Amino acid sequence: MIKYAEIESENIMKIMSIPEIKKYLSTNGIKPSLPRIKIFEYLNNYKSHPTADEIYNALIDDLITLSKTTVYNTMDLFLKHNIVIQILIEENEIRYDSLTSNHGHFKCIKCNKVYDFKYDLADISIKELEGFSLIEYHTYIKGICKSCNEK
Amino acid sequence: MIKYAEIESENIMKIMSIPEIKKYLSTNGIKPSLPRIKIFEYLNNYKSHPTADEIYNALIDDLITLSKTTVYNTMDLFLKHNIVIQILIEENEIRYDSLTSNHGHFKCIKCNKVYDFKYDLADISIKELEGFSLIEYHTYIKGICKSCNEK
DNA sequence: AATTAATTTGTAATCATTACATAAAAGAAA
DNA sequence: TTTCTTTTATGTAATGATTACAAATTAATT
Ligand SMILES: [Mn+2]
Ligand SMILES: [Mn+2]
Ligand SMILES: [Zn+2]
Ligand SMILES: [Zn+2]
Repeated sequence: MIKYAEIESENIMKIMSIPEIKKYLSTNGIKPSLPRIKIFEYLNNYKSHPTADEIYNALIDDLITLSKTTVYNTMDLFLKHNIVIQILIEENEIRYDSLTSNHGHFKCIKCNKVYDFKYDLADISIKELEGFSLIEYHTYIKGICKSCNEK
Repeated sequence: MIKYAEIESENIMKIMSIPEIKKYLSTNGIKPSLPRIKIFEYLNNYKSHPTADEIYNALIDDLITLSKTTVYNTMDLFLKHNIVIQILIEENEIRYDSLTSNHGHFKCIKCNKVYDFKYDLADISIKELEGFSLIEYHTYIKGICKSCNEK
């Protein structure tokens, strides 16, 4: 029987207001500049697991001086401070996620949407890996989502 | 309790001789040219989950006219005929595996070796994915392997 | 051998990411 | 405020893995 990791109610799953984001960045040692706030807001509140390019295109109309380098720099900074994780599902595309607790991803090959699901490999003991130290866990599935199936 | 997928004894886990590889390629609709045989041999018999570049460098001394394009073309052909799968663990590096049945991967951050372990997500029912059609399953872990831990 | 098809190769193009130098903004000292 | 210093953001160029494409080689067929 698998014990699903509970996603704590106070974590960054939930949508955050600008003041909450400012506080969250500060708490994690990141000075909350405008681009950083907007990038984190997009990442956390839309939960679309975007690529750097998608983040850039989503924000450029609002932050008209934003550069793609800033998006990459910011994501590297967020990664260093462990407030985002990278998601690799397709070759040549790095996606980002502000939900850092262990969970699985499902990518629909029809609509390309990436869904979260509760799942934590850490709860499973794999006998072949005895003596190994496990640091990072990743699980992803490709298929067709419910919504696309119903069409 | 997790039911591990059994890796069948007759499958491509085991090291194959050149005649066996020829037969295996033919059976799967691939004409067994010399580069194709050597590439498959390297992939299957070393089981190191190599990148295209690693395959090229491993074989160039033997197949002195080999081009990197041929490695890529061959991997695409193998993928199309489902005798290899792609493994994504690090950004910007596609690894290949001739073991196509579901299993997990462990990458050691010290020695960079990629280990296989028996694990099949298909055996696990995830309630959040009811109504979804699941096609491909991937599981990987990063950490420190037993051998590096013992040093 | 001549013709045709399949395979392999080398070179150039692509494109996401990174490197790097400069510019702008923010913060501290005076 | 002004000056000095540090941090943040930007633009351009470089990188490097993968792909596109056309030519060359090899294999198969007539
Ligand atoms: Mn997620
Ligand atoms: Mn494997
Ligand atoms: Zn869908
Ligand atoms: Zn190791």
